Amino acid sequence: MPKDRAPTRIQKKNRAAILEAALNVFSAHGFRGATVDQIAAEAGLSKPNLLYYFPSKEAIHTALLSGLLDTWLAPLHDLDENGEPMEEILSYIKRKLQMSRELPRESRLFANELVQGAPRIHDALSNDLKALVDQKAAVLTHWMDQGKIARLHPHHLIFSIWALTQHYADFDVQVRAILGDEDPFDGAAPFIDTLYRKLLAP
Amino acid sequence: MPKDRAPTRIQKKNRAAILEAALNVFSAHGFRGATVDQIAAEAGLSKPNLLYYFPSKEAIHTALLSGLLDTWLAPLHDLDENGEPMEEILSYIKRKLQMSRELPRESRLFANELVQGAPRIHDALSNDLKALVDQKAAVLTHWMDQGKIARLHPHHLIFSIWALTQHYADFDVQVRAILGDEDPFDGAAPFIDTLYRKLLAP
DNA sequence: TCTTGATTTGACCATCTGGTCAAACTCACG
DNA sequence: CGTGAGTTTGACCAGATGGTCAAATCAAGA
Repeated sequence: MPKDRAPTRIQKKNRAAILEAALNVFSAHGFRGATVDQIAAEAGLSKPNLLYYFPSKEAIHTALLSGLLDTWLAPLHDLDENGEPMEEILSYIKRKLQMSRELPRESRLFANELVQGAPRIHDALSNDLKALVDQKAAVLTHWMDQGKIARLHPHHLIFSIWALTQHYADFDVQVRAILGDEDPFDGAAPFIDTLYRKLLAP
Repeated sequence: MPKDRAPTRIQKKNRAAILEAALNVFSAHGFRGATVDQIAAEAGLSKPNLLYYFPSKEAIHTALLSGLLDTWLAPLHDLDENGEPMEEILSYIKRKLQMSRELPRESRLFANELVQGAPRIHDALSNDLKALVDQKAAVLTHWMDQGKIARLHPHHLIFSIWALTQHYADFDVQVRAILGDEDPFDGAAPFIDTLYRKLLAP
């Protein structure tokens, strides 16, 4: 690996290519199911060349996950306690569903990790994620106290949004096998919108 | 492998032990992440001994999945078109949530397979599962036509039930990391019940 | 252009993994 | 008990896999 100076043009290009390839492979096969050869091939590099940029398979995985965590949580982060409650929540849901549509690989990357017990990101869950969710749950509770939205368990409300939106990315094959030609998201968007309008109406 | 006569006592015991061990290992690591050695060790057998009962790793996986598919779909199967609509749906949901609580390994087994594109059960999805879901969707539509429940996209209604209930099994670590000591299902049951009462009210 | 650090690679290695096989052992039943 | 079918295993194999290394190649600034 090169010195810790500013990355060169080639370093930038190859690191990006590796992470892009790794996203494809890890999201499709999980950590153990992915092979370094496969990632290298997809990135257009030889295996030793790839290992020149990242010291190990695990390092690629870690870099990928931590690099994407912010993106993944951005919509929740943006939930604004000073906004109009109903509007804030519905727009959060909309953004989450959009992410499932546009970034399904990212969704499946996390799904793979979580369903297998999150051995490599357990800390991030109980620290960063928990803190963020607790904070936003407090905002929701505040809105409930004000009578702006129906009173519900705030954490489960957040879980339900995750479940309903990510389902379409994570279990895409199943959804498509059942819907046939129909675009899953065409039906999902109005369905989920209706659901939360009814659920949250005070 | 033995003749195709009636299975002996030992065969029954060992096949059961293998499938039980395989459920543990496959649900925790996915197909590629699981190793035959690991399954054999967990079943208390040597690897060659295990391969005496099943010809390959894939055969174990297939036997496991097809053996569990019926169990997994039983609650939906039981949805009775002659029953009281609201009651039928809410009790389907209750059973599904109960399955997430009591059979989380089974849920994660399917989740692992689905999130990785269901390479080994794709046929079952587009045939058996699609047929069952289409049939039950027709029942739901009938109830909507009768004005017994709110009009919604029936397939997405079913997806939402799967998403909300299986989330607690599949992403158990995440849910627990956020909730801390609180039992996920204690909050989930009333939350989901409330959600569907509001959603389905005609 | 020349030099030096950055980049790339072929050859290689140890370990893991799914699977095989012949020999040994065990069990049930006549 | 004896015997043949059913069961178990140690030793083994080929291919895959993560990772290493020295040598070769390349690129950019002096």
